[in-house]
Amino acid sequence: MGGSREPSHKTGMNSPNSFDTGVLVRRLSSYSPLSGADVAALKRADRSPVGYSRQDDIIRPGDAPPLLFIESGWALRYLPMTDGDQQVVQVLLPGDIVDRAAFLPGARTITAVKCATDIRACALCPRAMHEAVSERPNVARALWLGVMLDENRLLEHVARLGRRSSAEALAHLLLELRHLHKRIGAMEGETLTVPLAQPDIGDLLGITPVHVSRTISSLRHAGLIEMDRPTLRFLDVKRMSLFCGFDPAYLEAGPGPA
Amino acid sequence: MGGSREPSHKTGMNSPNSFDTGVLVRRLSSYSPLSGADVAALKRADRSPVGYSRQDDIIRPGDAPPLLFIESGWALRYLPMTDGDQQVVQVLLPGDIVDRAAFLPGARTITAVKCATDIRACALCPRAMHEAVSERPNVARALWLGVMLDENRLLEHVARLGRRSSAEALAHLLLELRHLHKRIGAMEGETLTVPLAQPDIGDLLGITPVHVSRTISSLRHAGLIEMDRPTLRFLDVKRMSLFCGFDPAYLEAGPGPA
DNA sequence: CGGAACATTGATGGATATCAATCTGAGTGG
DNA sequence: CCACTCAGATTGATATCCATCAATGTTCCG
Repeated sequence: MGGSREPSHKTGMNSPNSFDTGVLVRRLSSYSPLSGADVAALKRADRSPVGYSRQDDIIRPGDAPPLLFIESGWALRYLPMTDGDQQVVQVLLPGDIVDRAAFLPGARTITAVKCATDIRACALCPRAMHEAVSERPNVARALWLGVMLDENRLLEHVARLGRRSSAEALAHLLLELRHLHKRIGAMEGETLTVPLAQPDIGDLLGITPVHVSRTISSLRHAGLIEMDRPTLRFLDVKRMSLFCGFDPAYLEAGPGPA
Repeated sequence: MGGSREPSHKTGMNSPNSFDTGVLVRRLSSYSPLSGADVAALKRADRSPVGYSRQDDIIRPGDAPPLLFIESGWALRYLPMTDGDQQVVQVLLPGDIVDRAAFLPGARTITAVKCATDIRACALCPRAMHEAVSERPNVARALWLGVMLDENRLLEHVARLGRRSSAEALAHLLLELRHLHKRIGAMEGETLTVPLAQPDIGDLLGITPVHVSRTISSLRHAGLIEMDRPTLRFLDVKRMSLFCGFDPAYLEAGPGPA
């Protein structure tokens, strides 16, 4: 039954706190500019980092989830189905909050989160976060913008599943990942490291692993990508975007043009 | 294309404000108990109600959406696709906020919202709402719980589209609507009024209108429902829930058992 | 070295799309 | 009030996409 639920090592994370909060602060200030006092308030919420191993479940349905954000690695948030299948609803990347239900004391989550890679996560003190939110409008605004952007990604995911062929859906998903990494300088040219296995991608797109293989193959033959796990290379972003109707507007933080 | 964007009549809504806020207050206090002062703070945000006609678009992608909630009628929140198709992402019922991007000054929405029936909507003063949120913890908590419950519905919608057959997806959707109405006493026994046309349901489930007809037909023949627009009757809720794996936990507000 | 998860490819079946025809009911203009 | 039109609903025939079953190869890890 899936991986262990225990963190693999609670110690051994010897990077200083100033670096631990770095990922979250960088993310939030990309949403809304933060002052020194805003950053200080966030640092006050910082707790010790925790490590998880690939395949570990960080949370499960029914849990009162801990207030955690991803510091390094990829995780998948999913709904376990009654027949044993899984539907992935969100790819969690560094800077993402694992489950925002943690902001609500006593709330339970309906999702599970499993690690696609080894993960470093960082806990936040709920009390200190609530203080930061109520006393620091910039922090509140940035967190709320994060909520809206995550909702946008979820809405586009619905559209992928409902209204796109498997090839279009895969192309759209990969372009989303490309856009997110491009913006934080996490790509080398058009090359991106995607640690997901084909069964993971199947759980994301609602198709079988066998068909994932065929779908990747069709994008390859169309000259759109090269993919040799874990390396993904985009060969023709413009044509690929046109092919699947990808428009990055839903990933943009700021208010649009007046 | 599509309906007018203008409210059909800005006047003629002659019910008193005390009733207008009623729907929202009732919804929020079902999430978290509200004191008299909480309710008063909400009433201070209340503005004049607005009417829309069936097929009108309330908002469109790119808009800075107004802060509105539905007072009566059903609306559909959807993403317009490049090929002209639509993917409905949310059914908006009385008490639902049309688009929470409105809480973020200057933010743009990526969705459109169209009226499935004639609609009475009610505007809220953003300034007064921000006051209520920052000064009234109960209000903030209730609004945040609403965000989480809407996210849960969206997550289950993803699972419907990704991991269920059309018959299972339809059964699951109808049971969700049943549960939401049952709880507010908006059903007569097992009979529910669903004003959606079959093409609307197709846009919800990501299938063609033709196949919606066949799918309804199969649920009918299975003895699960009677459906004669706009009347829907549930004949065997237990078997139907089992059939599609419906578990209402994701619609429950409160924290689970300790 | 052995095993397990992953990846690829082929053959076949089932679910849904597409195309087409008919029927109904509601709104509209004469 | 009636004829007309149009959106919606239903049913049939055919095509396409993806699932399923099966076999094989590969990589990684113990």
